[in-house]
Amino acid sequence: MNLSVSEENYIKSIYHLQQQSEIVTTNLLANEIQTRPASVTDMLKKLHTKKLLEYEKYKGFRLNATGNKIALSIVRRHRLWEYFLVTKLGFEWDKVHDIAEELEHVSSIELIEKLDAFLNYPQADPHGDPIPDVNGKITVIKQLSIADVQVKRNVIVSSVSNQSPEMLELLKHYHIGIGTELKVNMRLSFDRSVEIKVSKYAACVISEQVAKNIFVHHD
Amino acid sequence: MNLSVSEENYIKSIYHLQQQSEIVTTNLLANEIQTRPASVTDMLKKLHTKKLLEYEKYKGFRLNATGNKIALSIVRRHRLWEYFLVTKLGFEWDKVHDIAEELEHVSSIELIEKLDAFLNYPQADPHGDPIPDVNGKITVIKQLSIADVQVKRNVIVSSVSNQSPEMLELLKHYHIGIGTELKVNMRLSFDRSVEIKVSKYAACVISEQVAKNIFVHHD
DNA sequence: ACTATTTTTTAGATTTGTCTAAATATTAAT
DNA sequence: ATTAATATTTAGACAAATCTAAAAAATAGT
Repeated sequence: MNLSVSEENYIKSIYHLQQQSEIVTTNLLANEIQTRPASVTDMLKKLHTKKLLEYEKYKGFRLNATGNKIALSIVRRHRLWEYFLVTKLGFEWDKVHDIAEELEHVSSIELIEKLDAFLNYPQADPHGDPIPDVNGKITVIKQLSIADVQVKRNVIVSSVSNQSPEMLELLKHYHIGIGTELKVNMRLSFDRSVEIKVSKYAACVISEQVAKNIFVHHD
Repeated sequence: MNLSVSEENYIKSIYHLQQQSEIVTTNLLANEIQTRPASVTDMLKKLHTKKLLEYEKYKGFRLNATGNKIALSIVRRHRLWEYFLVTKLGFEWDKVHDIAEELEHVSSIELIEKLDAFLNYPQADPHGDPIPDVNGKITVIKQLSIADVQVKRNVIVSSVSNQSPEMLELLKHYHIGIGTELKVNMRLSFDRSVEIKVSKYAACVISEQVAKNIFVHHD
């Protein structure tokens, strides 16, 4: 199936909206994609003709099996590129979305498989979202957050699930990024805040709320 | 300047044709880009309006300074991506052109600068073509071919300037690829053919014609 | 120098993806 | 159960990039 960039963007957006509500509406999608409802209707007809979604006029729509598989392959490409941009090129993980948005439409299947191998088959992107495998299967790995990690164990930051500027500022301040090695010195039982030690820097304390957003893995 | 993929492709093709003949003609470009002369004329008007080329009806055309700079930035992107695909993802260097053709249109400047740094500022792509720097400057590095290299010195293959299937077959047969380490055992003065030793394989002899197409650098 | 051939351009149509404005269907409110 | 409000679709227009067929300009052959 040969899809245009536009078609791929619609499919991806429908997929994302479906994660929240089983059925998607024209206005919701128009808002998501920053376009007019009339344009959405046009594209829906096209995707319906291509048999990528179930669609009845005025009654909403949803991806069928084929559409879903395509959506997953786009999500896969997007997340692999995000992972590449952060871990290999050194981008901040709040800056990679737009670039990955372009890269995800490069169509070579071989490219993505080789990229996946080069990155050593990562399971989640820098935001902690799982990366579907070649067959579109998503392994929902139970992510280990700093809030759960054993004290005195060395861990490596693998992703951060909160993209707010405030969170980013905090992480910058404590020198925490993807790939950063750190140790939990102690956990205070009163509020479950944790004291962590980031490489050579002085130990610092982060709240449970923050700890829950930082995912790590053992080295 | 915000250019469409199509506009970028025209500019790149005009640039390439200009390397061979100072002035480019409509039919030449139509052939290069696999389109109709009428389409070329349409695009020429557009690029002329955008002040990227000198163009007089029926008299041919050529990129002006602005157009040239843009062309060089596209060439830069293309060659950096080719280098990435071969050296990092392990593609054969005869397979990367089409993929780089897509990647080169991803527009982030920061992406290319970070990619360049990640690749350690390569000077030539896997075909031996020089990579323009950020300012569009091309450093024509005098490439060292196997035909020129001193005997008994270890060298590493950096690029191959002949992309024919025959050449590729030959190189595969002798286990030569980008990054391969080899040594010139001897050079026969009769026909300047050279005996080379590729890592653990038995020594083999290649003609001067072949040797001239394989560029190397000292380790 | 004149005609024939080739090259280039114009005119007008087509496709893709978008838009506005109007029409139609659905849902909510009394 | 009507009417009002909202959501969705249709109809028709538009821009970008392409095309075909025909016209115009340049070049080549004798």
